[in-house]
Amino acid sequence: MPSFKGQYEHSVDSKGRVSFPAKLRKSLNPEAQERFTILRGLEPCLYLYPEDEWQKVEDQLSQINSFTKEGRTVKRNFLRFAEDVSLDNQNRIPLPTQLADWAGIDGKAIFIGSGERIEVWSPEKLNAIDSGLSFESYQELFERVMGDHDTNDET
Amino acid sequence: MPSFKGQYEHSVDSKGRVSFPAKLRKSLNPEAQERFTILRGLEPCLYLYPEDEWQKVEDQLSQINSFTKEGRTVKRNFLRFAEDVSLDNQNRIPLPTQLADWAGIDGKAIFIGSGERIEVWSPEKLNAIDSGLSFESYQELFERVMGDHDTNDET
DNA sequence: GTACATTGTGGGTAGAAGTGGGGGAATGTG
DNA sequence: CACATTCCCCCACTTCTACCCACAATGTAC
Repeated sequence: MPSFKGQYEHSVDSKGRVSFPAKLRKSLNPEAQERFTILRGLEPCLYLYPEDEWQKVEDQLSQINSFTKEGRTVKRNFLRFAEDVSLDNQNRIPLPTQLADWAGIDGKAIFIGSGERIEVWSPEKLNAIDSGLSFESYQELFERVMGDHDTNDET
Repeated sequence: MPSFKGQYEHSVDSKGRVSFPAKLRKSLNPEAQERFTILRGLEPCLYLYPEDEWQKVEDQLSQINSFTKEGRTVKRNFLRFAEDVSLDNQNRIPLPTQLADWAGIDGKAIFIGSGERIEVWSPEKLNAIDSGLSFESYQELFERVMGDHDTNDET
């Protein structure tokens, strides 16, 4: 299981391509070395899954019953804004136009390694979300979320 | 198992033909490379099944008991509005007039990859259904449906 | 520091993809 | 049988994409 970490800013060229950060590339599972699925994230950023990790998401999706309305809605809206992309010979990722527009990515893109996936942000959107969270409230949030997973039982 | 994803808008020409999106074509099972079944969807859109996936639908249909009224009604109305179509040499799909009319498709068509099938929407109908689902209720729905299948991690 | 490899960036170009239309074969109708 | 209609093949054109080469900046080895 790859574990992506770190933050890297790169230029998006006029053709919508971005260099894939070398350090993240070193964390890739060799079997999926060049294939990704990119899609809208739950925040205003894009998620980038290497193929092996994406497969796990698809396995879950494939169990949804398409003959129920709810199943169809979920499947449609999840897959709708997803595309497969590959690195080119210079290790660049093409950002699909629609997705880049939606995420406000233009000129610069920031890659954030986030465990099994990578997030891609526009600098502006990232700033906005950063400044919406003070360090103090982040500390509080961190303690609460991480606290859930140890034996601490204070509520 | 193909897995269609992504959303692509194309023009419908005066003869009722639409280019089949190249990225979806790459997800086709080669053995069914050019044959599809197209039919009325359960939402106001058309469903497009490559031949191999359609076979699975037929298998399900064949298990319906024709000696019940409900069974007959389902079968009749499901197959009634289904047609076989193939890509032409320029990778275009002919949209049968009656089906296109029913789905309100005219001028522009939006393809949405949705796992084992492809949905074809008119831009207007798609907008309408989009605005009927808030992001919050979608998140709730998503968590509920995806959560149902979360228990089986062992293989 | 110098030599060399890797990484990040930009751009040219051939081929693919998307779009539109002409014309002949097949089909249907009076 | 004449005629209209539809379907499918071919051709033409524009736009986009993938692949190629180039080069500057950075990092690494010695």
